[in-house]
Amino acid sequence: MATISDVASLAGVSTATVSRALNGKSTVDPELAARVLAAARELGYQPNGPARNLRRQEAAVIALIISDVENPFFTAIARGVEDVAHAVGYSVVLCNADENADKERRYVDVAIQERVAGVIMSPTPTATNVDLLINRGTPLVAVDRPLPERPSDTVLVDTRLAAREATEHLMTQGYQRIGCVTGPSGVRTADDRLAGYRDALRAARMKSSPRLVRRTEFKAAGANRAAQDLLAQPEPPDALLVANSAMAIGVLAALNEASRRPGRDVGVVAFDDVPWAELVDPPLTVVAQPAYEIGTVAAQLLLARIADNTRAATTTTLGARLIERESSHRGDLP
Amino acid sequence: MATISDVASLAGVSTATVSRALNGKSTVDPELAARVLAAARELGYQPNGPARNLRRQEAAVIALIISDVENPFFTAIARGVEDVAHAVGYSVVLCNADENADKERRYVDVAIQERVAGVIMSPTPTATNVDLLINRGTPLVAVDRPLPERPSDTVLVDTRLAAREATEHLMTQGYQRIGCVTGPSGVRTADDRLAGYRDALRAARMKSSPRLVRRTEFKAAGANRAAQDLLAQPEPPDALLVANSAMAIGVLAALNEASRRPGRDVGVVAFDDVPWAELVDPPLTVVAQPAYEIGTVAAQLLLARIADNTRAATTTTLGARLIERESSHRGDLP
DNA sequence: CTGAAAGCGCTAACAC
DNA sequence: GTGTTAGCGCTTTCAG
Repeated sequence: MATISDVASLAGVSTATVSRALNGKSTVDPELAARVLAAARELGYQPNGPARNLRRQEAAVIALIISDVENPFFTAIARGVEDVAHAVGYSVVLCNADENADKERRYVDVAIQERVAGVIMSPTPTATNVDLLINRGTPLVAVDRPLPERPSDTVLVDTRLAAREATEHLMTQGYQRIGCVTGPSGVRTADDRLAGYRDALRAARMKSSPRLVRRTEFKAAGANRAAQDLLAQPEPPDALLVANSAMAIGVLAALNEASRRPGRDVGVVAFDDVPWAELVDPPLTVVAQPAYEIGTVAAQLLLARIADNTRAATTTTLGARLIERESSHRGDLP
Repeated sequence: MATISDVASLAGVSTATVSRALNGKSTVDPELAARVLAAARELGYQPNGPARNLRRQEAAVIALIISDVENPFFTAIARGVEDVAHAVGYSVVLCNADENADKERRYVDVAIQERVAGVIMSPTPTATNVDLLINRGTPLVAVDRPLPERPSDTVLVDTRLAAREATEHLMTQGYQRIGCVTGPSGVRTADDRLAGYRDALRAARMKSSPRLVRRTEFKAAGANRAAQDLLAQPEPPDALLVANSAMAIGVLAALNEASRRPGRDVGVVAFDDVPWAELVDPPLTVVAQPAYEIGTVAAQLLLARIADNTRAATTTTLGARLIERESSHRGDLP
């Protein structure tokens, strides 16, 4: 593997000049620069990242720590981050914390150790370890959920309002006993969606019963059990607000098994628009979150903070959009 | 940020001892080791990754370059790789090449520059740049598709056989004019699925017509147009083999729009089992690929090669499994 | 505008 | 079993 000194001797200049020429930093005689470039090409020179990062005390890398690689919501965020970061020469490494505090901690450690330029993360409720990041002064932006107890740049969706609107939509459609299947207590989005649901019931002076609410991890299996449980009650819900797309799969499966048709028998609205929402029967009403935009905004915020870490922390809240399809329409009554 | 010498002075030992104690390398007096650990904890010491990697000439990081983060097939591979790699202390960075040769090249450069311990990738048809990797001797394993023209450890699925079996299944169900919607020419999986489809037709002495085959990128939009096009023909297909799950979405949407019911009107089998396959109406027959296992096997192969780069290149071929659901059953004829 | 040289933090000979 | 020290490859003063 060729080093900068190999290039220097081939080009007949010093290593300092090679470095300057390759980085386009201070001005270098065009003729020398051309010689350097030619020599570098000839040797197939590839800069040594660790050496550069050691010297610079920082890598041109952004770590993106997300809660679940298999959730399209987070992969869409990833694309947004990548597009913005690549445009200005940063690489993005995607780390899958898997809603698991240990893995999260591990990746935060890696980010610190590799001296990445900044971190974007959707924190677990405990967000262990981020203090290390903060103390070190590593630029950090939280997405989807705020960092517990610590100020930071944050990009959120007004998910409480969106949940309220979705619930009100179900009321408008004539559903009377609306239930809610949401994520674990402590996860802000799960809590907010439940709060929005309750806001709507309260505003309509409908009774809010704990028997209509289930909390489980943000996965299909948990939501499936929750929905079965809900439907097996003496007074089952006639509509359900579901907190993400993986859960929607579990809920719709439970409805199928119980021979309850979405819309006609049980109204369903789920968070996150997914490509298959229009294909299920009946098509699924969803709350579409601007995931890609969350990513682009977060990346811009991070880049701004990398440039100037004294900025005050900001919180950006984006709106969500209800997309009505058949699963929340009762259809013609007999 | 505390360094190893800070820890050394606090513990009253040399930096070498700190390094040894922290890495558990050669034996260190237990009492000294304890002092070192205590000092490190007290100072909140975090090793400097770039310095370590520079010295070691290698980072304990595996780069995983996949073709599409939004494709569940690839994210499942990622989980397999992660689980194996983490168990032995490697971190995995996920890079999304997006079926794009430029991005792929960029990530390969990053992998080389950062001196990662190894690379796992699903190469684009050109796989530009991997020669750099190979010349440098960086351990490399290809997944899903072989590296064009270069030997390497490879983990594949016998997708040609799977395509043949899926097609034969459609024949058994009584479909007569079976079509195929597959990916771009040059992408091995796309070519193989088409070849398997043709194998089946040939074995059954059925005519294979180019009018029944469409090639497009592995996305919903392209497949949607392809399916519309296919259905608009004078003699449209009465069954379709579809090469991945994103394409299946496009195809099913086209069928809906044309009011053709999967199964009854047009038999459908798609590659990749996805969580929503059972929810669409009728449930989708799929070819389930062992994606997670591809990841675990690839990671094991890579680790073996990191340990011993003189091993001969191997190719592991895993089987796929047809999961029959209603979309490939004609149902009761009138 | 260019070169010499220091040094980023760590590990691994090598010497004791 | 422990310490001393060279040096990984690069960028960046500092002189000239």
